[in-house]
Formats: sequence, structure tokens, C-alpha cells
Amino acid sequence: MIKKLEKIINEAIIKTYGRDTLREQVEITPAPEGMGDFATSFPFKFAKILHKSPQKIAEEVSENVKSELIKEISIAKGGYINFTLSDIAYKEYIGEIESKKDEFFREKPKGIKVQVEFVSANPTGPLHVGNGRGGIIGDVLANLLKLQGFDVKKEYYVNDAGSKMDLFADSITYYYLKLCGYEAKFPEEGYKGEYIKEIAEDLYFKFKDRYIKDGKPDREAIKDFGKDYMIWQIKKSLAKFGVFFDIWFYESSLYKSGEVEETIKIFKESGYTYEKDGALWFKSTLFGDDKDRVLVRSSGEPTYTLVDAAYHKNKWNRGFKKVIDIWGADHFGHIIPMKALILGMGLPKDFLDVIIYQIVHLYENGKEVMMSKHTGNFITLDELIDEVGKDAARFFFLLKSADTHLNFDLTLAKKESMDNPVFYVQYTYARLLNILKKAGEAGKKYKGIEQTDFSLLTEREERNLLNAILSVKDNLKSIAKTYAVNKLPFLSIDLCKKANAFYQKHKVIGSENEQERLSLINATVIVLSLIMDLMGIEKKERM
RNA sequence: GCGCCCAUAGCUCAGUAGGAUAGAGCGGCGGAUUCCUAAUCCGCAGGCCACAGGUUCAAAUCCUGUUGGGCGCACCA
Repeated sequence: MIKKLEKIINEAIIKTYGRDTLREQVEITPAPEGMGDFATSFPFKFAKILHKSPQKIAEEVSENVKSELIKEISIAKGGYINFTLSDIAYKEYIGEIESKKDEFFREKPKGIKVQVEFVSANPTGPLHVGNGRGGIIGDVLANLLKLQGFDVKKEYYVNDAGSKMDLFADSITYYYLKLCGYEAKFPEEGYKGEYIKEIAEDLYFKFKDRYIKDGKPDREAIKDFGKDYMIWQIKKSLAKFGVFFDIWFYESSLYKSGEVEETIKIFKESGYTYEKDGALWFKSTLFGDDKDRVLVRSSGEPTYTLVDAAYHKNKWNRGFKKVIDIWGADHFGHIIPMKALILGMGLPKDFLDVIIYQIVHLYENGKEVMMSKHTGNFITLDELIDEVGKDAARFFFLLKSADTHLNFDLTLAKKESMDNPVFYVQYTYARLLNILKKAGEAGKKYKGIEQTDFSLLTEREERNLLNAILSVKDNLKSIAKTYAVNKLPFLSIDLCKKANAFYQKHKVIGSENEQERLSLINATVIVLSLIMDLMGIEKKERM
């Protein structure tokens, strides 16, 4: 609806001043209470350019606004223009929602392949709560981008080739050797969690001492076993969390396919490399980095940096035009080098967007719970979901914008889980649905949009709810554009507040404007259902 | 030291790409239920938007500096 109003205003501006160079300056926002339905403040912006007062501009332009969608137009506070919408505007809009349902909010396929890569935690341990935060941001963003018509794929990058994996294998080996009756020494900096022991026990249970030959453990085989075990665990946790990936991409596959070697060649041929101290360096300072980066170590081993470059080249080769990587704050330092690598390989500058989410701090009984895979002292995502439930966990993670720290108070979450806003939204949904159900049972027939007259809905609560619905499509578009998925729960809460305010004060069934109110509630249910689907929150028919 | 993120009500946080009187939840106080789900609603109290300057008709929002908290600055991943 906002888009439509913008168009109407722009036409009026052209008609008034004969030019449209100011087009982008026009913004339509919801009007403050009691000042109509929507508003714009563009006359202030035009004042300097046109050498006229905002008041005058508002007057001149509003005289040229001619649209059946607008019932009333008024000027306030020296230059704001406020609109009151006509019955036709509501009828058209609500009518479309009624007939097309979710599809009304879906944009036409753009034919653009977009990849969202997230979680991508090393398969050296269970997912922790921070991975949950990345998981929900990625999952919901993917949903949102799909709605906007992009061809979206969700991908998990499995780092199964680095030195961390060796350490992981050696940690398992320690317990495995002991189970097989050998002496063993726990590796320095090894992974200490209880799960390491469990993997070793599982390995021993299944294969006894098959992976020890002449007292020497088969590191690769143990690594593979541990990796598969961990990935299986991770997939289970994600499923419980409602997160599913289209593609599981293995780092090791880049070695096998020769793409790592290929990438070295690309960089060497680009002329952006040099040899120093026996290593191959990339001149990333040419692309805004503050130091050059090593691609191949003096030992001949490729660095993580190089492999990541190969990985992103691979993404490009698969036809993605846009790649969104979602990383924890600890990877912050990698953004600039990564973008430099993209440019160094000759890929477009806007190919990669990175979303950084800040650390999740867990609190229990007022004290912070320290989390580290190395000490083994951490709360897993699994445990969190068991404590507060999938819906609450998703909603809570989603609620804060990615770039602010998230304090998750477990004690509070456990104690007050029934006060969690997710229940508010689910309850409201069930309640509204019940009206439609009751109306059906009572034999109340909805006669269709043509038989409704929204100008009859003049109560404050009715207008607020109607206008909130009219903004949703534009809201979703702008949220997708800025990747600000944290606004989704707020959007749903806002809608619910308005719905509940209406519900509390006015009856639907048997009321004078029953037709119009049924239409309003029906549209609210459709919109709320859509937003809950986007967030991956379960819709309950009764609570 | 350098770079980035954060600082808004007692607590947890929003603040729609500079706009009208800065909002919500929780907590506190006071109300509402013969009626579609009270897991609800309405009202009151609570603010130097960290601090100091600047830009603008207009700043919580943009710029500069200061303070406090966090993250990053590897031939780790």
C-alpha cells in the first residue's frame, strides 16, 4: 500500500512542478494516532530546492492528488501531509489478501540464485547456543528472501580438513587407546568434553580395536568416524531446532576436486601474489586489507584463507549471484581479507555480504556460564531447546538485532517461559482463528469482499489493525533488503497487540459490522500465519 | 596501539534508512471478565536517549572527540 501511495504522490509532484528528479525523496509512513492513516514529510525536504515553504509545497501538491484510494488529505504542523484512505483502498487490498492469501506477499521469481551460508560449525563438537543464533538468523533470512522471489539455497560448510580435525581425532584416540588396553597421553589443547569419550566408546563398541595396528592408531579412520558421528549429532540438533539445509558442503571436497590447486593458479596468474620466507603471499593490501595474507605456508600446506577463497570461487561457479555468509563475532577479522580475496579472484564486489552476529552470553542464577569447546564446559543448543522449547528458543534468538550482544538468562527463561512473547503470538493466533471457526459453526456466512464496506470500521482499534495489515507487505520487503530479521518478531507482536486491543473491546460475531469484522480478522489471520511461518514458529489452533 | 560493534525507563530490549508528543515487555501501583480463549485489555508511575561539541528547518538516528563494555588484528580455523 505504501508503494501505491508513493506512486500517487510522485504523480502529483510531477503534475505540480513538472519534474520527477526528487522522486526518491518521497517516503510514506504510518500516520500518528488520530492524524489519518498514512503520512509523508517530503515537503520539508523539497523546501530548500524549490525555495518555498513546506506548508506551501504541501498545499500545492495535495491539490493535485487525485486518487480513489484517498478519501481525505490534510496538512499538519507546517508541512506534513496526512492521508485518510477510502473504502475502495481497503476493499482492494484486503480483498487481494483474502483471495491470494500468502501468495499476495510473494514476489515474482527473479531468477537470481542466492546462497545463505550459516552455522558451519566445525564438526569437532556439539552445537552451542551461539550456533543457534546464527542458525535462526540464516534460516529466517532464507525464508524471507525466498518470499522476495530469490532462488535461495541454504548451505552448511563443514570444515573437515584443518588441523582442528587432527586435534579432534587425537582427543578421541586417547580414550580409544585406553579402551583397547594401551597406554595413552591426552593431547595438549585437546578437546575435553564428555562427548569425546562417548565417541571413543561408540567406536570401540562397534569396531573393537580394528583401528589400531601394531599399537599405532589409524588417525584418518578415527577422524572420519568422529566426523560422521558429530555431523549426525549436529543434524539431529538442527532438526530439533527446525533448521534444515539444502546443501552440506565439505571442505575436504575442495582438495579432492583439485579446486584448491586451481585457486593457487588463479592467484598466481592474477599477479597479486609474491613469494616470501618460502610462503606464497596474496597482496590483499591492494584491496583495503591492512596486511598481506599467506595463501600457501612455507611447509607447502594451504592456509584456511586460501581454501576459503577456493570455496567462494566454487560458490560463484555454481551460479550464485549473491552469497550471504553469517559468521560469529570471532570471525570478524576475516571479513576484509575475504572481500579482498573475492576481488583478487576477479569476482564482483557485491558478490559477498557478511552478517556478523555478536556473542551470546548465557547467565544462570545471575552468573555467566562460560562456554568453550576446549574446556568442555558449555551449554549445548540441544540442552537449551530442551529447557525452553523450540519456538521460544527461535523467537528469543530472533528478537535481538545481530550486531548487539545477546544476554540469555537461563534462569529467567526457564522460570518465565510462559511469559515469553512467543506464547503471546501463538495465543493471539489461536484466538483469532477461533472467531472464524465459531462464526462458521454459527452459520454466519461471509458474503465476500464486494459486500463489505470498510468505511463502517471507524473504531480506533479497527483502524489501527487495518493499517497495520496494509503495511506488512512493505515491511517484509524492507526487512529482507536490510537483512534485519530481528524485526520480524516485533512485527508479529505489534500485529497481535492491535488484534488483542480490538478483540478485547469489540465483538465480531453478532455485531453490526459483522461482515467487515470477519473480513478484518480473516486478513489478520492470513498475515499472522505468514509471519509465523517465516519465523518457523509453530501455529497452534488452540492453546 | 589500530579497526569494528555496542551504550535508550529499575531489568531485557525496540525505535521502521534524519521527521510530528522517544516506545514495548518484565517488575511496581490502580482498574476491567453475565459476552468469540483473562496466556487478554485499559490506565498511572518511571527518560539529561553514556558525556561534550558540530551539521540540519528537524538528531536517539549523521560527523568529531571523550568515557565505559565487547570483538578482531596468525604461515589457527
